Amino acid sequence: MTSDGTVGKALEVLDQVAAFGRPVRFSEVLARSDFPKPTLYRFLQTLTNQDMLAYDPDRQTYSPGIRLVRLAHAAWEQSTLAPIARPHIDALSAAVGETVHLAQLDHAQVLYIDKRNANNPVQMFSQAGKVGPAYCTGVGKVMLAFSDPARIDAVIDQQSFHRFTPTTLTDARTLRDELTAIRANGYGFDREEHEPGIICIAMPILSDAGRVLGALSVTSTTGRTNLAGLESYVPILSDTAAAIARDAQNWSFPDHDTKEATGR
Amino acid sequence: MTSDGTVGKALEVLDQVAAFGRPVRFSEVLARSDFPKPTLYRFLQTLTNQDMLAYDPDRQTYSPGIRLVRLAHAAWEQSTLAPIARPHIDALSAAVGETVHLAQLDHAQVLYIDKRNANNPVQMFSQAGKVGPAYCTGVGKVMLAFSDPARIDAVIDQQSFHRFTPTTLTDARTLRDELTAIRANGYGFDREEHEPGIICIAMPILSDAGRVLGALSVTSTTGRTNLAGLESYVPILSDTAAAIARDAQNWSFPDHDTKEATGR
DNA sequence: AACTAAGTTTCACATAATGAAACCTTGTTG
DNA sequence: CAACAAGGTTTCATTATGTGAAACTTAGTT
Repeated sequence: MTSDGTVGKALEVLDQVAAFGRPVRFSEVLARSDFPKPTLYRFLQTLTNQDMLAYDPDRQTYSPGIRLVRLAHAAWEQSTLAPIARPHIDALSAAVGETVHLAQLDHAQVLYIDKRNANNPVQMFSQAGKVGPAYCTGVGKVMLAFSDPARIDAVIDQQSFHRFTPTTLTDARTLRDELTAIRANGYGFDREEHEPGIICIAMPILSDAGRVLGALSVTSTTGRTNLAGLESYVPILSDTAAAIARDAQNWSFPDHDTKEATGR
Repeated sequence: MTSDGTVGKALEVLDQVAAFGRPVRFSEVLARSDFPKPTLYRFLQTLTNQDMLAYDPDRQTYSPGIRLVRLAHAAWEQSTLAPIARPHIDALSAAVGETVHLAQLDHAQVLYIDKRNANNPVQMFSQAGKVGPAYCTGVGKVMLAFSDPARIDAVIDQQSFHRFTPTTLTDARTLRDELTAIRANGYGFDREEHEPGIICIAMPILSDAGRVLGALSVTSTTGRTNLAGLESYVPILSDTAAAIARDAQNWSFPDHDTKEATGR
């Protein structure tokens, strides 16, 4: 499980480079890696050849490569809720005039899939692709709350419970209590748990079978509204989530009746 | 070069799956693949284990996986012009009130890196991560025009010259003439060459050394303006391109102040 | 029940990955 | 400017891994 052969190891290296969040030198990766020098060196070479990494010869640094951007576009269109949810999110965003997020759970983290700013629409990877902690975001807690117990345990196990603000939930117990409350309620809040002044209301997107497909949230600031204000969005949020879930289940790719006029 | 060992082969499979543009069954991939059945099978398993592919057990289909979205975010922030160009593009978009694109050349294709929609948005094919043809887009031709001769030859060699509209350039000769004209001019147009009714003006982003870093474009419709109208944007486009190039060359990552996990 | 196509597993064999050691190359120091 | 590091690259015998023909197991016909 730790390793899917050579390919798994290479991808581990790729992740390690990406994890730095900035271009890195060979020796820096080496210091954090379990691989011996020549092995790591060969992986970096291979990944660079393959455009999975980009190498800057001047600075002698590696960073995640452009091929990933191409591949991710395909992933985003085929393996996420984003394309299905798009019209619904547009409508929601227009209706509430606040920032809207669409997220999915990826292992123990929240992965933001799409976003609408009230003002400037559609900025894809600028937000989408970003990951955040599950335990202190509205979407994270809501998705967790409706996951099956085994999953909840696994995810909670991996949380670091870093205190971002005074209201951050900082241990498993309080988080579990919060999850129970969310389950009872049907939706959840972020009470400035991640960033001071930032609050949100989050709604799970559930399949008919009750499986968590993702989550929606409407974010605002304490200067503009409060939790009670956000709560007034519950009906539209719940309708939107239901609509997305319905579409997701009826959706199958344009099998043969392809229009695809928009070329490549 | 064809193959970087096992890792290269696995990534080839990943590309093949992504190329379908929709979830695919094992046998479909097999039909297009040179790999023998069990080999391909194992690659798909490995990639799925690694979340580079997602497997839908109901439909028995593979599609590009969610891990790619995470990785691409890192790539987008570190290996593209997008983060540097962002404020400049915001300003440009606000100033001209039309759709603005930022693109880079990826092999023989145009890769859209970022985009700003106009206030009155035109529905179009482009998005960050999406690829387009180099020979019939403003950004593509402009980037090509300022590339070195060897590169131009290589890229032209790989173009398919599909006729999208009546004005599409459909052979290497006319394209080369157009590139010469663009080089003389300093910028280029898309004269409804890709989509009817869609025109644009494109400006290369060049380093001091004259290397092509990317390209910018302002897109509109024949209903709203014409080429002469777009040409009035030349000064602001050229200033913006210069500003981006300058920032790109002075850019170095926040070296030591690591404040990880501030994710949104 | 008999057939078929798609998907999965096995296993002897060949290839490709491995990493200790040696080797460059560039920048630093006495 | 010789001697030294430190970071980066190459070599090569050893071993682990990947390979794919064939056999097998479903699931879906007719």
